[in-house]
Amino acid sequence: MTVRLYDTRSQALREFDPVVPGRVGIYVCGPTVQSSPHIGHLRSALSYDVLRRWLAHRGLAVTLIRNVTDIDDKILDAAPRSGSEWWAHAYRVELEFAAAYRAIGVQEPTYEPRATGHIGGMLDLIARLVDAGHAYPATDDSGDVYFDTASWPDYGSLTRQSGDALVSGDGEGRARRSPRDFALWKGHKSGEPESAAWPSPWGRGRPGWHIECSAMAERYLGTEFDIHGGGLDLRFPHHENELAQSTAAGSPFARLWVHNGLVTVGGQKMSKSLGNSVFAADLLGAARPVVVRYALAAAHYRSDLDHHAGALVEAEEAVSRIERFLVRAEDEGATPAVVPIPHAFAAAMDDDLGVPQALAVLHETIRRGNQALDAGELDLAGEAAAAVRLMAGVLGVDPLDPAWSAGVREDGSAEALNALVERLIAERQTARESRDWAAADRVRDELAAAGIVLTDTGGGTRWSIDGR
RNA sequence: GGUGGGGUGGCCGAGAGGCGAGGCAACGGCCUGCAAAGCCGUGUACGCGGGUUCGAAUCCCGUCCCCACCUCCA
Repeated sequence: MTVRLYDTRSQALREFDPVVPGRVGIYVCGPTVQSSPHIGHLRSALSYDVLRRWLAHRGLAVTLIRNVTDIDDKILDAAPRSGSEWWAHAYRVELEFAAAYRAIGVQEPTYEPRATGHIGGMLDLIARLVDAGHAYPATDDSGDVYFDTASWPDYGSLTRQSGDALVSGDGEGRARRSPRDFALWKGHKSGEPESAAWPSPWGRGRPGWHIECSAMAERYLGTEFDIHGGGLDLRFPHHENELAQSTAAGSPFARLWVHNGLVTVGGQKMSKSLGNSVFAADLLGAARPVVVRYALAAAHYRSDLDHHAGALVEAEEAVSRIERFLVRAEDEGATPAVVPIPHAFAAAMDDDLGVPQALAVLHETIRRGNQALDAGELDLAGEAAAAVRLMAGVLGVDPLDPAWSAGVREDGSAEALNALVERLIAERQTARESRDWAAADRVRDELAAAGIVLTDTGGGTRWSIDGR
């Protein structure tokens, strides 16, 4: 049983074949911490979270490296506007990302290296490239160092774009041999903070955009590793350049390139100029975290995902259905069981993470479980419930996972509310027994007005807060 | 223009030659005091025009439209 993944470079489904048997090294491009996390960042992180969970489920020892790029033009630009030093700005944004990731159940990466902590590794890599004749210092006194694309025939192999179209915006107007060449190192410019410059053989300066990922991937995963991931928008120039500089420096680099699809909002590209960005905080303010996760993880990771009014409502309904079944199974005494994950689910996940089909299996299992409960077949129901928890757990969308309530302060209000509602339920029951339907319905209506829904079941009346 | 990816029922979203994934919504039924939940059932869906085939959403030809990247972006 092997996992197949779509590899961007070969444009084909490839069987996952680890460099080291039983282990998998994954490098994912994390954020450039310049501004608050948005829906696209969450979707991306979620894609690789599901990937690593599945590979781990398959028994592989996963090393997941997700970097933080904390030195960059954009950060230097943004920091003054927030009245902060660039490093303070970057760190504050990094904390926002961490909080958002944690909220939706993205597991911590094995390590989360920062670019600023790896300047030495970058300089080593640049030196290797210069020595090998694949990089050169600028001919002017800028202190820049460029990658020499003309010296590397494979340049462009990841995205197969014609040579003429490959123009890097980096180092515009400064001394480079070709507009395709990109900056590995940027000489310090007057006006830039002194704290944003590091010494180098080519003068004081800071790293170019792509070099940090090459350096950090090699440091933590070695010169050849299994999977490199990132957003579709990073294919060019970022990943193309990463691939070129690493391979030109003599590293085989990533075996598989995986790219997640982008998120549109109401069918439109999300952009600052359109002002239609949906931030993590917006989503988490609109729905409970497990619902946000479901909404962003339910589509296949490679497809475009359109976020629209109602998306969270639909996700809430789907999550509630899972939750209602699990709660019902427990309430009605379904026999606890230990079951393997359903074959159809595993087959779907093995096939390039077919989450949509996997969710179909999950929902079918719920239906069979409900059928079993209807028929009083508690063994079957218990097996279904166990399978559902297993599947939902792998996808990280088990509504009953204690992780979703971790951090929620327990102040006794839940018990207090429960006592009050149970009293009203008892009152209603008395009315029902004396066939006073008007009085019984009044209780139900009053609770409904407060957002509390009553459900009569074989085993008594349950209550829940609307939508939970 | 170059490079990729798409157009599927009211909505979301899979599939990729042959019993109409799954979710949401809708309608009918069972259950219920009534509901809710649950279960059962109901949809002549595959951009358009041709073609191949016993059979096409799936293959071929043509055609229209959309999106992303090519400049910073998950």
